[in-house]
Amino acid sequence: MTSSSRPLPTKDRLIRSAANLFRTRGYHGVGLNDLLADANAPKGSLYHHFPQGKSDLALAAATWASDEMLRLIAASFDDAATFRDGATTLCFKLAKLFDLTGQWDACPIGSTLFEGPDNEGFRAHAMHLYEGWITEVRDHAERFGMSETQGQSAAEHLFVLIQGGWLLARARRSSDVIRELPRMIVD
Amino acid sequence: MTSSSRPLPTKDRLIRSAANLFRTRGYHGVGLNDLLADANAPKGSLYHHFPQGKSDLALAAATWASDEMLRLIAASFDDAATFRDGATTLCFKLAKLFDLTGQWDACPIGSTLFEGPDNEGFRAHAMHLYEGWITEVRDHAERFGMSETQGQSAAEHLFVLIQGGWLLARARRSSDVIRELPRMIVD
DNA sequence: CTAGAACTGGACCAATTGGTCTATCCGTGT
DNA sequence: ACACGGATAGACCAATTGGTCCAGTTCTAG
Repeated sequence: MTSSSRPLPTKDRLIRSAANLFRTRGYHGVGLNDLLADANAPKGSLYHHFPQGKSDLALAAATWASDEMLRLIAASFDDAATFRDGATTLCFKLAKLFDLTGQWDACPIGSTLFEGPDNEGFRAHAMHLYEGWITEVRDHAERFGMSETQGQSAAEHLFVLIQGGWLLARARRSSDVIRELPRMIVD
Repeated sequence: MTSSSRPLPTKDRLIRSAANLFRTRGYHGVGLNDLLADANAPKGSLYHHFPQGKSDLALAAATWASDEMLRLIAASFDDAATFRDGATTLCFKLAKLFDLTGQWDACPIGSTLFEGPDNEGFRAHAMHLYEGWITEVRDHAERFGMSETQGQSAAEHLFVLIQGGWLLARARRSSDVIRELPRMIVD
């Protein structure tokens, strides 16, 4: 269901399905059976490509989802005139994404990595990915003339707003909050 | 382990254990066996007090946790001089709580209710509880002279900051972000 | 003292969980 | 033609899942 085009190699289909399913139902909420059915792959393939099984796949899925987010950030800030413009564009893009995904999904990283059995390893990876987002935004901020500390704090602020806003949007099943986020940014 | 004092009635012990365990490991991450062991209660009691079983208990646990948050909000704003003061106190109280709980827990409502089998019912309940927090904060905001719309937006802003900040704090295992939250509030 | 409710205890259950293992397949290099 | 590694297919497994059921126990009211 979730997989888009046929010719995708099995490994990628697994990652995509995992990312999608974990995002909506959480790590423990998805059984291997659902997962494999969605990816249209047999169990053997899973353990061939991901020797550690589910946890291994979860890491890969989270990383993949994170990369998508990095691209979204880049696309928003690349041709923005100011930091605020970039942030606003990002929020609107996210709001659109929210509406597309059926308004139910969580942050792909949080829902995938903040549960698993190996809590500490998962948490560390989650932090790594999150810091990646923040660094990406901070780099753009510096490009707009902010100091490193200014940029860092602006980036963290945007991160906090987006995560919190997304949660509220999810509870309300409405992307409106996300679109209101830019108003909350101080200059 | 989690349960504090012995003389608590079984039903309450179940609720507390559920709230604590769901908060750290998510709804699907907690098995009935862990839960009952932690609450030191047999299965019969669970299904006596909560005929719908796990899902029923989850709703009760989330509500209980939400009430605690409402008390925390009240305690922060009740004897504050300004809205900003109240918000700052709340953030600091939460930061302290974060450090106490082992720095690993999630928002009790989110982790409990954004997974379950009956997605829609859980989501609706989560929204209800969240709106309760926001309303509580808004009431205090109005007490400080804000208009209803001003208050509502200030309350939502605070909600977003706290949720997002908590998540980042969790990833980093450090409550620092939460303490920095008040700086992000515009007047 | 007793009847009946509220509650506890835990044996039991079908279904599902994540995971292992081996047989087979397929593509490529020789 | 052959061999060989990567990949796929799915039967199989012990452990656990949420849930049912009922025999007991404890509490309370008359």
